[in-house]
This record gives sequence, C-alpha cells and structure tokens, in this order.
Amino acid sequence: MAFNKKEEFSAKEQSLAAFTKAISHPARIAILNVLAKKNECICGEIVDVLPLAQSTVSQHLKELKMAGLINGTVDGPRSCYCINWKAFEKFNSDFNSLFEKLKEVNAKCC
Amino acid sequence: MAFNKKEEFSAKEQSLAAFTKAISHPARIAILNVLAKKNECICGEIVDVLPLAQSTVSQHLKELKMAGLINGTVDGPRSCYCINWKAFEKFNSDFNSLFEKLKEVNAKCC
DNA sequence: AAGTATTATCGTATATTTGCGATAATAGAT
DNA sequence: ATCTATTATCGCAAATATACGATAATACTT
Repeated sequence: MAFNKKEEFSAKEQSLAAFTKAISHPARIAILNVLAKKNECICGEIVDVLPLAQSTVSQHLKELKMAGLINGTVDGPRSCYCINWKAFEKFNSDFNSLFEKLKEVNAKCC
Repeated sequence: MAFNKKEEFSAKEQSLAAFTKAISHPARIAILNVLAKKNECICGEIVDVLPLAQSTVSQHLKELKMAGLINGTVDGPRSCYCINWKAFEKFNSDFNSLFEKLKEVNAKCC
C-alpha cells in the first residue's frame, strides 16, 4: 500500500501540486515572506526570525530551492537566497488557467 | 522530536499553509478541476475519472471539505460537491498581499 | 597553521499522509 | 422487509515530512 500514484496525473497537475506542496508549511511561507520583504538576499538572518533550529531552517530552504521557488548562491562562508519570481508567475498563470476563468460562470450549487 | 511548531507562526501564515496543503496533491487538484469544469455538483463521477480507489477519493474529498475548499451536501444515497469560490478568493487575496505587491520592486540578486 | 563563524548534511525519532480493502451507513427500488 | 447502489468510515501498512542535535564542510581571520 501507499504506492505513489502521483505519476498517473497530468504534468500540470503534478507541477501545481509540487509548487503548493513547497509552500504548504508556515515556516516556508515565513521564509518566503522574509525574502520578499528584503530585496537583499538573506542567509542566517532567517534562522534568527524563525522559531526553529538552524538545521531545520536549512532543510526548509533546501526544499524551497529544490522546488525552484528560491535561488541560492554561496557567498563566502554564508549562503544568499532570494525569491525566483518567475516560478511564482508560472504558478499564478497555471493556477488561474485551472480555476480563475470559471469563477463567474459558476454559481454555488449546494 | 517532530514537535508540532506550526502554532508558533502567524495566523495568516497558518491559514495560507492550510490552503496550499489542501491542494498540494495532484489528486486533489484533479478533483477541483473536475468540480470547476462541471458547474453541477458531482459525486462518484470523480471516482471514475481518477486512478484511485473509491475510499481514497472519499478521503481526499473529506480533506478538501474540511479545509473549506469545497462544499458538500448529501443528496439521497449520493453526495454532491462543488467548489467554495470564496475560499479561493481569500487565498488569492492573502497570497497576493504577501508576494504579489513586491514583484516589481524586487530584482533578481543571486 | 589554527581558530572562528556560517551553513549544509547525517542520523534519528516521531508524526502525518497516502492508499487500499473491508465494512458500515444511507436511502431509493423491488 | 429486502435488495441494491452509492458514499463514508475503519483499520492497517508503507511512505514522507518534520524537527533536532551532532558533525562536516566552507572560507575568512589571526
């Protein structure tokens, strides 16, 4: 049991799900919020702001990076992150193409 | 370990995370897509479309309902679901208030 | 060369999610 | 009253996610 059936869905569905999964934890939303507020890329400042251990924050950053939501480069002994806005634009576009258009057409039914 | 630290984040962060968590699985996105396309509320038609067992689909529907993304009413021996567009509007608004505004201000940095 | 500060990774424990089959619950049809 | 079709729930197994401390890796400073 618990076979992974995710591959059986469309690429768009998988892509959308991967994006939303990446931001499905308050810590990662908080990280993105910090990155969005400060145009400058940040590193361990995030650790100071979040109520989590350094290793945990690093793990969340890794997930965001692997999902393509943020960019990260090494800058000496520290790491610099910033939001990948293109990924957000793609999400907005995909999300709207699935739901937004139909909003007006649909009335509540039950 | 694995203490639940979610409560330590802001209400808005938690609310956003709850919404995105609900749509963080391709099956649930597929369900929402079906509901969006057919204005009529659907029930077991979803089971026919998805590559999952009936009990699994029912579980996904329950999650979507509990997260407030869909409404469901019992209609005889079958259940009728439809999208709660207000929840989607709230999500769009919250999401944009966190990120959208800052798009133009921010340039890529790393 | 040794020390320091910052960040990433490893190992581990626990919690949650995902998925199914079996079974219960519901209400219409016979 | 019994059968049938539809949906929800239960119980379980496996996979993933969450979190931490300890440790490794990196590069600057002394």
